[in-house]
Order: sequence, then structure tokens, then C-alpha cells
Amino acid sequence: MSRKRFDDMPCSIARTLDLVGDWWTLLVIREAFLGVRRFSEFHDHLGIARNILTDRLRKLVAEGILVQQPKAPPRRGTEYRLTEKGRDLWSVLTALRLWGDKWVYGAGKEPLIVRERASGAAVAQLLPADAVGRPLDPRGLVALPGPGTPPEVVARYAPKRA
Amino acid sequence: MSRKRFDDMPCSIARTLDLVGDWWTLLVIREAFLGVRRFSEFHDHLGIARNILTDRLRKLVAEGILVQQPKAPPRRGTEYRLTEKGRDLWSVLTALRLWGDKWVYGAGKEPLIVRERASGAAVAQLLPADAVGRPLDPRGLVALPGPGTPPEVVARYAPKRA
DNA sequence: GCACATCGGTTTCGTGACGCAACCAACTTG
DNA sequence: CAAGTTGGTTGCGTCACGAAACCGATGTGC
Repeated sequence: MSRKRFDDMPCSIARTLDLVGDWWTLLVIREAFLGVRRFSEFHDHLGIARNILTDRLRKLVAEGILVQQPKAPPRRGTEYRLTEKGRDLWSVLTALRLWGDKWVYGAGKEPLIVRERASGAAVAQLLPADAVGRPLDPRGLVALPGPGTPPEVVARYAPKRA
Repeated sequence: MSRKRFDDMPCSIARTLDLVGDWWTLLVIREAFLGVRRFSEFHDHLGIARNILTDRLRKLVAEGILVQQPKAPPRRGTEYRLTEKGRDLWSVLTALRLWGDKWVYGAGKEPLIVRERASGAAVAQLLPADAVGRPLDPRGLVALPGPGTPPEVVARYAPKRA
């Protein structure tokens, strides 16, 4: 009677949450983005229980989001680094951060700012764009079933009477 | 000895996760984005236990992410609708969805597609932009502490020796 | 007028995920 | 050789969650 798994749902959101959606995983990944590499650093920064951290790091390595490597011979210990798959979670973390900046902290009280080095401009929003980077109008977007959705699920969202 | 709370961490990501980061909440919000309004619809679509759904809806209403309204007199029951605060989670859901599309399903097998009505172009990425919508170079971004970060936290990320 | 369905829950109970703290082994340093 | 650092494992207790039964208020069929 474990936690309900989402891995059978035909939904990218649910499947992603199934991999990184527990309480600690995204914070571990956040630390990795901030340059943390070692078990003890994750532990000290997050205050996570050691057995839970062990479990999360192992799962993230198994999923290919982190890689674990022994350090070069003069240094002892191992280090955990983000893979491309892990670095691709940048948008997820940024979306969460921007929402919290706005709705939890409020303008001017952000704990972390991300700037473009060259211009000094801070990242303030994430804009939807097509595959070649052309921005899309957020107000004109419609959702529709893709090739991965079984017909019975499509039917659930159909209007009851046209 | 409950779950560790994140509400004391100086981090927008942690604070946001504290509000919407459990297993079901973001899926409830996803359903709300797809037009679901009623308790029984959330229950049927998600397969969530009723007591858990009750709890999640109540918390979301308490946080101002959903509003609960009795339906207009001819219809019985109540309905749950997203507030602006809730609709602002669109980027979070989209970021999760795009990651899952890419790393779980793969191109051409997405369960859900979001298109711009006018052009038919699908949302394929989220691009960082500044406050006025000017796109920023993802490779040239640097993170630095904002006004909300206490000095002792800043020190943890400082290089050990310059 | 009365049985019955629907909606939106509440209650009870059992399991497992998680927090905490103690312990541990390998390796380095003084 | 003793002590510290790193990267864990082990026990134990609690609480969050899942499943299913129950429940009251509001319609609805006849």
C-alpha cells in the first residue's frame, strides 16, 4: 500500500513528478546547480537525513540525472555532477523560483537572483516559445491530446454536451 | 517528527515546494488548468483517495491558489477555480511537462500538446527573459544572493579559498 | 411521499516513507 | 597510532497517505 505511483498515467507532468517530485529531490538538484558536489555538502546545506540523502542520490544516479565519480587521486571521496538530463531541469527550478519570488517573498525580497553576466539583466519570467525560439502568445494557447494519450482519457475531457 | 518543513529556508524553490510540492497537489492544479471544477471529477480523473483530495483542496483554497464557490442555484455542489496565483503556476507545470516530453516519452510521443491557436505552433521550450520580455542568453547566466539571503548562507557557497 | 442516486465529504484502519541518532569502515592527517 | 573526514548503514518511532466504509444534504423518479 505504498504511495500511488504516477508512472502509468499518460502525462508528462505526472511522470516527471514520479522521478523528481518528492520533498527532497528538487532541492538536491538545486544544490547541484549551485555547485555542490559532495555528500557532506548536500547534507550540511539541506539538513536532510543521511539515509534519505543516500537514497535520493542513488535514485538520481540510477535515473541518469546525476553521475557519481570518484575524485581525482589526490582528493578523496566521490562527487556527484549533473548530467545533461539533470541540467535540463533548469526550467523547472526556475519556474518554481520565480513563482516563489512573486507569491511568497514579493518583489525586492528574493533570496536568489539570476542575472545575465553581460547585461546584468535578471531573469524575471519564462516565455513559451516554439521549437526555433519564436515567442508564443500565452493568451492564445490551447491544449489538445498528443499521440501518447489513449482515447478513453481524451473522452474524459470532452464537453458533456457539445 | 513530521516531514521536515521548508518554510524556514531562504529559497523560493523550497518555499514553493512547501506549498505545492507534494505528490498530488500539482496534479490537482493540472486538472484545474484542463477545466476540472468539481470534487468528483478530480477524484475520478486522478484516482486520488477522497480524504487526501479533501485535504489538498482545502489547503489550496487556504493558500489562495484555488477558490471554492457554490454553483449558481439551479446546479448543486461547489466548484473549485484557479485564482491568478494559481494560474501563475502555468510555467511550473509547463516546465515539468516539457521535461517529461523530452526525457520520459521522447519526441513524437507526447501525451499532451499545447499550441498557439493562431499559428498552430506548439510550445516547445521556455525561454528566460528579463522583466520586459527581452530574451536572455541561458549560457551567460550567473546566480547570486538577493536581498532575502542571510549572510551566513551566502558564506556557505563562497569558494573555500579564493 | 418515499425510495434512491449524487455530491462532497468524514472516519477508521493499516502500511510505508521519512526524521533522528547511533554506529561503522576506509582513508588521511597530526 | 589516535583522531578526524567522508560516505555511508541500521534501528526505531511517528506521521502521511491509500483503501474502503459510512454519512448527511440535496435533488429525482414514480
